[in-house]
Amino acid sequence: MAIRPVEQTIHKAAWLYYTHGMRQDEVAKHLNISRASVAMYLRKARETGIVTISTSSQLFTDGVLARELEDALGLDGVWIVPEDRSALDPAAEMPTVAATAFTEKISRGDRVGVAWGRTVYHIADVMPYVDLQDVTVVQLCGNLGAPYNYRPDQCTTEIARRLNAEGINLYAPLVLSSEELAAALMDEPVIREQLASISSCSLALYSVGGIEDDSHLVKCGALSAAEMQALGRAGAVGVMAGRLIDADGQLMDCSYNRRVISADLGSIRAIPKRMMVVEQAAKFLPLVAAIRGGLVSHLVVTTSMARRLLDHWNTGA
Amino acid sequence: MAIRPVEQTIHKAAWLYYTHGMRQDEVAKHLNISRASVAMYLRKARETGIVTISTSSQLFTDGVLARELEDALGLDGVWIVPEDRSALDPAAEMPTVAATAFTEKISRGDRVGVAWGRTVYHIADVMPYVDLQDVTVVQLCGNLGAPYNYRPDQCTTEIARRLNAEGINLYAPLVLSSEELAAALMDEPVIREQLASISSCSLALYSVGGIEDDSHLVKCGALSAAEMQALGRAGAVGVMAGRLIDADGQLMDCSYNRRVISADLGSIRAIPKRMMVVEQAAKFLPLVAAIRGGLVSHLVVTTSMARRLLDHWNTGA
DNA sequence: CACGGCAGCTGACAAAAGTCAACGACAGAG
DNA sequence: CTCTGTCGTTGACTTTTGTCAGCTGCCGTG
Repeated sequence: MAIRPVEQTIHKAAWLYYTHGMRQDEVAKHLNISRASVAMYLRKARETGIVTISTSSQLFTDGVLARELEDALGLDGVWIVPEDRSALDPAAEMPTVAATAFTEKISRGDRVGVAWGRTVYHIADVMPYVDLQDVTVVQLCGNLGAPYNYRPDQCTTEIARRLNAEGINLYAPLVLSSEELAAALMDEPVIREQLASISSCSLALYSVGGIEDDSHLVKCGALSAAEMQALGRAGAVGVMAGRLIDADGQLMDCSYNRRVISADLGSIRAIPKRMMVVEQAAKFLPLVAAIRGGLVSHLVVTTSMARRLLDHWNTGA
Repeated sequence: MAIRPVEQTIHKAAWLYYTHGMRQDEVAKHLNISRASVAMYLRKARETGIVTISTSSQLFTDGVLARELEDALGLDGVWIVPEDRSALDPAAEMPTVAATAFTEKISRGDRVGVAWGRTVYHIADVMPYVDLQDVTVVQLCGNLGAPYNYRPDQCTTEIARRLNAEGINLYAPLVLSSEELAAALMDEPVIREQLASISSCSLALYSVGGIEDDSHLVKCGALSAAEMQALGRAGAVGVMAGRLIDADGQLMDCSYNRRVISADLGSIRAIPKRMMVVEQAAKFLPLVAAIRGGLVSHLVVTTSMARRLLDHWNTGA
């Protein structure tokens, strides 16, 4: 591997400093370089995952509310991000919590699926640099056009980079203009194989989309506002990995869904750990649908969302 | 869980400092405590595994020699600790490398087996504090009497403590004075179950013992020097988890071995990752035997030992 | 062979973190 | 009610770390 002498020195510096607990000047003396270089190498070591510093996300799974939500909704893990305290901006906090929680759940050799959206991109952005070995990051849904700087392939690529993993992108548009073309493309071996491989993921990360006029699908032109409204009247309540789902979290039977290139919901349900991250309060109904539909096993939400979900389950269902 | 307000504060401080990258004085302001307290909390967080700082052990698996040894002996992982460079005391280095490598191999939910010896105790002593969840550490062999401060149960307990894991000790002597008593004890449900559970470990850590007059078994009186010499003439070359093995790494057929309470070699071979750590050059022959006998999948040795092994395999076998 | 550009290293200074003696709150004993 | 010991906290000081402008030496180019 790294016959690079510099890499070697970075490793040595990191080893002496972090594992042996030497001071930087001692490390410098050992390696016959200046202390300033040691400081620089150590920064590089942290940035490249040679050294990993991780904080337990227990803080957010600790409360009574989290436990109640797990029990009530039958989830395997719940992280609750407080909004009340003057502490920190919750908008900035949630992606960090999600990134930490997600990273904790990954083991070496895992294949992880990543969907797309503002939320997922924010998570990618604060994902810690770690050096997991043999991890593969696969893209769960096709790509969207230009207007966004958080396209599906970028989420995948960035997360793969941070985890020192292989990133596998899905080179296809998310939505095509005809069902025939979509079907034909889905039949292409490259695409077919990649989509088939999704059910062998051990972990997936996604958010859920709404069907309002400002939803991604409308904003990027995949559907017009009018079409979306019509679909809403027909029962659509949210978007999962680019596909419309109804109130029970089942795939809508509509032309749009047949024009989408993306993981099918069955494959997603087959993934053992399905981590859903929801930032906005407005996504309540889509979230409820996704949970009903078995698309969520691990959940990251705000305190208020957690309360709403709990109320809903205790009264409604 | 931790309703302890102090623990909570430690978590928060660690989160803000390590995950958000705040300075200590900023953290202090946020939590309304002094910066000195923050510094103290952070130390505690590191010591208890709330934050984990780990350095990749790649440095030691990188060389050509390590790769050659893997190929030649059919091992799954080799770490080589250099002695030559004026760098560091290799005696102090090897346990650190082993501890790091071992920790990297553990995943949550794993059951790990730990044997005993000076080497294993040194490893326990520098094992990093990490907060793996649902890990169980089981003792692979019975206990020895007083003269040692690195008894099997202490190795197990210490490693369990560092990993925040459950430690399961084997409450039985390593060697009994009659075969009958040993057989009866092995038949006790508690003992039998624990020994049976060993083959479900996913990971084991041990060293190999020699049969010289200064070996543990002789020094603690389990065997007299004369008996050991006789067994050596009969073909014994080393000690694995308290049992004598021959040059092929097979269990010796002798009374002593029938008086030992310990994991049997079959169970050990069934463990997917068997990490062997050898510090002393004198353990060459026992090590060769253990490798031959399929008792090693991951190996931590010095450069010179690695060379000797490679020579031996290229010429001899 | 001289020259510009570039990458990487260093020295010196500024910022941040570690340490510790002393202080204060609190509990239990007299 | 006061005294005393303990524990956790703090401000002030020291040590360690981060940073950055400038230096050095190397390589490709004219």
